[in-house]
Amino acid sequence: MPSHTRPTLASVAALAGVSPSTASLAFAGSSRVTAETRQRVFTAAQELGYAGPDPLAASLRRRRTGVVGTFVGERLLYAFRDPEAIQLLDGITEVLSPHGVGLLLLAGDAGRPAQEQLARIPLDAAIFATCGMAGDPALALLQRRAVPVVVVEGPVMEGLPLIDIDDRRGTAELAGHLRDLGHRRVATVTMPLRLDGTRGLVSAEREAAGMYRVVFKRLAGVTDVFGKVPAFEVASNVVDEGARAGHALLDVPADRRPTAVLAQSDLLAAGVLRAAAELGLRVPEDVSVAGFDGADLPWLRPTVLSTVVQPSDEKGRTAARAVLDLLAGRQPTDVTLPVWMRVGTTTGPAPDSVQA
Amino acid sequence: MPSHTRPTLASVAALAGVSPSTASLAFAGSSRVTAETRQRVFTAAQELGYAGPDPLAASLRRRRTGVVGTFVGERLLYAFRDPEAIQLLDGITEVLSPHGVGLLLLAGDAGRPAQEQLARIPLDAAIFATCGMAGDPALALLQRRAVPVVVVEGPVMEGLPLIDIDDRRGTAELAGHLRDLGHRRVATVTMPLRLDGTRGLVSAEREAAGMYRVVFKRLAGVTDVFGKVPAFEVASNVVDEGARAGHALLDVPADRRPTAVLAQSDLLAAGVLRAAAELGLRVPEDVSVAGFDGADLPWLRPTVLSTVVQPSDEKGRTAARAVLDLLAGRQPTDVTLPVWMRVGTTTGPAPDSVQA
DNA sequence: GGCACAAATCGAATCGATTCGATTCGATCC
DNA sequence: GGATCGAATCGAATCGATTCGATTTGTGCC
Repeated sequence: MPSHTRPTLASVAALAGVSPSTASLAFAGSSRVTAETRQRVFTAAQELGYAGPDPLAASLRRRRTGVVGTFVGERLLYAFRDPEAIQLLDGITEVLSPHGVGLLLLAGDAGRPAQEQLARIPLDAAIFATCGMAGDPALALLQRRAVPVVVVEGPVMEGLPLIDIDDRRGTAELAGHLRDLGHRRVATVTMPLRLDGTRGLVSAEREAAGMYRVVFKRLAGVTDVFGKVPAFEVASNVVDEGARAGHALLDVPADRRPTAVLAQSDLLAAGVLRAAAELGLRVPEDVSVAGFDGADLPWLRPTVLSTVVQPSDEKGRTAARAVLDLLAGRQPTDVTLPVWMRVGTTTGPAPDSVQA
Repeated sequence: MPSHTRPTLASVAALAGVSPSTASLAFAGSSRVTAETRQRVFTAAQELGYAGPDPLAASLRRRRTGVVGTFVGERLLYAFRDPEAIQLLDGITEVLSPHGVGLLLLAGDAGRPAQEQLARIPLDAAIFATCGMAGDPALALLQRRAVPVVVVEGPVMEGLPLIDIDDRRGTAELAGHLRDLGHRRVATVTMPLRLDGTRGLVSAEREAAGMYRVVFKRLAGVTDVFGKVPAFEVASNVVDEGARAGHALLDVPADRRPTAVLAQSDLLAAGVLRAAAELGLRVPEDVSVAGFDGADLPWLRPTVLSTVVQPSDEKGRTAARAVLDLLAGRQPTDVTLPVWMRVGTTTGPAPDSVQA
């Protein structure tokens, strides 16, 4: 009868009549141990109800847990709602899973509890995805901890590998497309510059206080083509917020209404589309709408959003590979992935130019 | 100058001139240590570049990692696409986060790598959500490892707390609603009975080989009202699969076409709606469509899906509370949460009965 | 001034494995 | 028959903390 205390490797070894080291080798599947011995160990384990080496103790000894923390923006709920983020996560798991690495989801930019939690949870490495704001305390903590970190579209940090995309060029290309269609009065909808729940037109000082590089890059792409244009910041990257922005921008007299709205994400663009529909505006006849991301939004069909397509899954895979590199002691290089414009059914000639 | 090896609590304690035990207390924020002493320890830590106790070592000692594994069905990607699953996850995090517990996502029903991974990753507890099939090897492994497990809508297992919903009654209620509307020829679209990529009409033997209790419960709800009806099984719970099922069921001569389709999830129902649209069928004039879940699908607007609403977030919170109970040594009780019917715009009188 | 008591600190055991270098034991070779 | 070699196994150190009971120090009281 097995004793009442949980069995340990040592007790199993004792029962099998071998040393703990041999038992350990047996469980590790080392070829340096006889098949017969291995069997004896397994039998003993069975008898004692021992399910294999304790993961914690093993992790401590070999200094590796098999867990990679992934920080996704804002609340987890929002990240889950964002097809782009999901594809990214999927790309990450795709590469990490075969290596037996689990994905620990952490809400980025979170408050105290998350900080504490971060300090207590064993992590081999971390991926800062999208959410990383400049000077994020979580990031600082990880660095002090000497946890390898990979940044995805986050702040540029000395010594941290950065997986980036060419947002600016892509946005500029899309903006150029709109300019070629005759659009002159355009507006843009930006993702949050800070996570303080603010929404509204972006003032110069608000912009100066922004914390997220992605937002700036995509803004710059528009500016490259149109110069400064009205930018409406939303409180978070979800459809409803896009709709609010859409109403704010489009529910004005026609002569002051933008003929094209460039949203910084497809979710926001979808919201703008909804707002347009609610206001009785036809797309693209009355207003053109464009997004960013190009993740598949099946529910938009048959509408095809004009957007900048980014390889989100490849971004995830690249980030995951960078993590594996770090864990293997190799220093990964920074990567900037290409993006490309997809012209859909939501952009068309500017109404003005048609009349002209 | 700090030595080249990573600083440890012991080295910090030595520099501060206290014992390791005191230093430990200091970092734990114990009131049993003088503010002055604590400060001295922190200063020493700073000097050595020590970021706080090693999470792994600490976890080993106190036998707790602060990580709860959550198994979500099939591939992570699909789970991410399912608003219901997402709300569930959100509910879980909502309760767990304040307790400093991180959520480790694991793909349920996965192959070998996931098994290995599971055996190596330190976990305090696990939540088996939706995906749990009867006799899942992952579940068996967790039980052998004596990891506390909470099952959500999974198999009924001796000794494992079960968080369930009243699918059967809810589905029956919805089916009754359709019967009251005069529908006599109905069909149902089921989620996968096994994860082997099969799709098509469910045969008796296929049904007998099914592994997921949820599917049976919802089938039973339909049977309660209509008796056996044609059931089309999809390969996975996504919109596209629902559309395929919709085509298979609806693309037939009108006199053999079901006047109502009950899908086992809103995602599948959305697919059926798309199929109906593609086939030029009006909803609900030509065919009524109903779903299950009631998570908000903003993109369906202005259509409102007739469905059974389940409290997914509350389900998640309940599961998370059960986990906390288990971790605190309390034995949680099984819970069955109520569901309720929501009549939307996708169900209406049966075409036959209108003519009659 | 001596005693009791509380507060602060310390020592040592413990959590449960992994791993490296050393040791044993046959078998092979000359 | 003894030296050599390789395979299998073993011992002991180590990973880095936490925690409990014991010890020291300081304070209040009679």
